[in-house]
Amino acid sequence: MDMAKKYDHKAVEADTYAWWKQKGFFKSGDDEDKEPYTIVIPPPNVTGSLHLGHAWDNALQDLIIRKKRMEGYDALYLPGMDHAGIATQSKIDARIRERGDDPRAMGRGAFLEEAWAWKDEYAKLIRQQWAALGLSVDYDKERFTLDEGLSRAVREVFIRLYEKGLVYRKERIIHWDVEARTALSNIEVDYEEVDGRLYYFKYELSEGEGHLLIATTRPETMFGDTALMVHPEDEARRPYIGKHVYIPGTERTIPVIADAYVDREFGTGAVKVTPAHDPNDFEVGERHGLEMPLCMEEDGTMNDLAGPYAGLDRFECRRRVVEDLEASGLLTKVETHVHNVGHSERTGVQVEPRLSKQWFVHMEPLAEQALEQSTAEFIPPRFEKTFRRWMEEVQDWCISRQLWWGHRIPAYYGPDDDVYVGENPPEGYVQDEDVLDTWFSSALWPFSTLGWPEEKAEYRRYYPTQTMVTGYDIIFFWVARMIFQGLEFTGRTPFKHVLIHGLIRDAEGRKMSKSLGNGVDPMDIKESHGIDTLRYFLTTASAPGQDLRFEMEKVDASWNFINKLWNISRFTLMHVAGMDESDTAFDPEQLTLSDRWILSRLQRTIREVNRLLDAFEFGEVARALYKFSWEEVAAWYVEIAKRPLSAGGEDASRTRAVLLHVWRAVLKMLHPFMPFVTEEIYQKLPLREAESIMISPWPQADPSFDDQAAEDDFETLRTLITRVRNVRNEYNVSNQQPIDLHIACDQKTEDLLSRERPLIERFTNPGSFNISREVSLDAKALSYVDARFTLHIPLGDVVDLDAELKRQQAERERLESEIARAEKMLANKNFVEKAPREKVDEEKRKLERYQKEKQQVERRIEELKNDV
RNA sequence: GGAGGAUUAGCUCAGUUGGGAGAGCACCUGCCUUACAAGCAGGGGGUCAGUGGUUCGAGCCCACUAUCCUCCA
Repeated sequence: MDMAKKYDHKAVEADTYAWWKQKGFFKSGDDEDKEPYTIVIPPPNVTGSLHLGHAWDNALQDLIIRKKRMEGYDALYLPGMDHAGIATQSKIDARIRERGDDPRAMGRGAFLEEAWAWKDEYAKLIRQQWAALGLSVDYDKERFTLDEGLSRAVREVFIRLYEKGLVYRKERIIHWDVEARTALSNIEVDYEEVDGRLYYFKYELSEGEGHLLIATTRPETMFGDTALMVHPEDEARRPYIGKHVYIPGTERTIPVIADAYVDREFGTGAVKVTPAHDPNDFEVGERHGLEMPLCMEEDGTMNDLAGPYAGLDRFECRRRVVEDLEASGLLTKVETHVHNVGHSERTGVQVEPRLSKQWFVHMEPLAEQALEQSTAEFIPPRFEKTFRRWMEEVQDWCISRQLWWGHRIPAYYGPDDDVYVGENPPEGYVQDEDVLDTWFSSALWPFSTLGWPEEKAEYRRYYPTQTMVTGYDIIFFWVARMIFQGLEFTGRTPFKHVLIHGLIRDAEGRKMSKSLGNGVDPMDIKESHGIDTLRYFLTTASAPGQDLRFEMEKVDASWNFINKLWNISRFTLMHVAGMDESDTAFDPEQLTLSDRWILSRLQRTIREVNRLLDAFEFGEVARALYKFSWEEVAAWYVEIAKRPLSAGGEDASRTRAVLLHVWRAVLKMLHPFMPFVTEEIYQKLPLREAESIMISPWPQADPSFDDQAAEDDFETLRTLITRVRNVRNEYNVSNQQPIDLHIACDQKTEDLLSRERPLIERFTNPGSFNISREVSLDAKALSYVDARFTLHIPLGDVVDLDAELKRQQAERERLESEIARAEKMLANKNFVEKAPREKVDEEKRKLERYQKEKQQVERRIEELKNDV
């Protein structure tokens, strides 16, 4: 068997993916009779390469879909990408600027040509990465958010919402990104605490003496002021109401108005009103019919209203204004002031509240419907609350973006302010220049990718999808929006389950980010440890919904496990190679205790794995498989099997059949976690039931192999052997040196031990091996009491009798406290009456066992005392 | 201010219907044993943040407290 001594991920991963793909194993729809199971990929942005977060997300999806495929579902893992409006456009802008051109000057058409070239480039890169990750995606169904079909879905949704009055266009204060020069929605703004300043300065009356003192964090906006306001119940300032003041440093005057909105506790009690640059001031402006002039350009520089400051950046203007106010004596005070300032999620710049005419989705009826009708089941369930709370408090969604890269809004403007929304604009109407928020199209992803609004066979078969896998950070952005759009346009919740995972963090627990430079490239891990190692680590190192800390030690541990699997496989293959049909049908009557034990344990493992996989408890699945593979198959069954395998004949034939049966099932269960290495090994197995492990049948528990007696008996052997090993280690008795074993037990256990004597001897190397009902021997022996036997090992002078006596006394104490505990429980009427019967019986059995063990220990203590 | 998460072995984390606390890594001892020394055998190590409550029984359910983190306003 040509298997390397160590797991070599590069060799293992070399050609397999191309072969799977070429064979068509990733394709859905091979059999109409199968039940469909759909997962749509959360489409990565075409802005760059995939990071560890993608790898995690995708590994989970691929794990689920591979298992479902093996279980016999018509599995569709639908791939695709997102155009990512702002993010992509700003990257393309940067590239254009780098070569010295002005992206805005080149015109929309030329820019879009550039953008599509960019998209093709990154799509290619992303597909390479999907392949590197081993994703079993159906490439025939790959979609892009700007594809014609998906674009049609976007237009359809916009038009229908408009016709229902759920999309409207209005002037409002929106969040303006001065760098990207576009509007943003509320949730694209991150609030950060900023150490700002609170500036106090005077607005002087235009007639007569006097002034009002105000406090603001943003003095540069004063050029957009159209009023000062005071509280109507503010006695001290009442005389000012109705008078006019100068905007400092200008000849312009504004009225002093009264409005209860003023917070009398904050600042000075007088407030400047800038309706075009503050949402609250905007409302005041509407109430009082104020003018709403903008004092800034779209790029955040001051406009003509700012007079001498025109053309300056807003922050530079602030600095100069403050300087000049101070020089003119109007500035009275500057305080430090910590406050929350919105920053663009994309460009990071401080967001400018700005009056602007934009398109909005009227959310209330859609949210209400989503809250009433959503059947999405979140895992873990607590995220349902996150979704509901956001939906309950949702505000109207600003969906227009001042970009070129995206879905152009199907609204057309004609003469006399006429607006046409639809597919066939009247002659001469001009289309809105803006595009829609990227999330507007992402929200349709689970059905637009399947052909909606046409409801053809594909849509009918694969929609609604089964499972959406994504991070908790985009429940608002994406999951919630898919749910309400899905319900509105398809009448269905777009997925049954929403599996939520956390964020990936670095070893110190910090979020991975470009600015910190602490990101890890999944391709680097592929290079150093292999993609299976990375996938196993990502899918098993955290519980659902919890964050995942990236630690190299854990990656190493994953590699070690795969290396272990590799070597168990290597051993297995050394012996099963060349098996044929005649070897496979092992006769249940001929099975040894060890065979029956490992087969019974396998059934339990299969059941547990299936139960946990259905519950999306992948970490627990891995623990079950890890334990079974390493601690049971490798540590015991393989060691035991070496004898019969080398003996040849019937023994070898039976053993290798059991080994192949067990190990093949384990490989299959591990396949979704580590597809490459399991395929590599599967291909070397004799008697494969399928061309590839990825389409082989998923293991099912076979009750005829359940064997509690075998498990109990084997446990007795294992305890006995471990005891002897323990003595050898504690007393430095090498394996080569024989050691005498005297065992006291009942007839039934004697039968077991006699039958399994060859096995016991092999692992314990006894000098003498005696079994009897009672053992009495000289005191220079060590004794171990177990449920089914008492083991005595005479070691002569090596034994420290005092220490042994102490050890036995401690053991007696332990048993006494156990007995007391069990007796107390059984004496408790409530327990006996209320607890499930099996629990009561279990306690009775335990009590009996402890009492028996205590007797033996006491007997031993007497012997020791007599001798000391 | 509202919501949620975390607090379990030295470190990182599991622990799913409440029924005698687990893993990986690290640590100690002994081994190159013919699948694997990134391995094998054996071992040490925890008042499950604190306080109260519910229960026959609480790491798990409830209340409060403390510390840290995230989201929303």
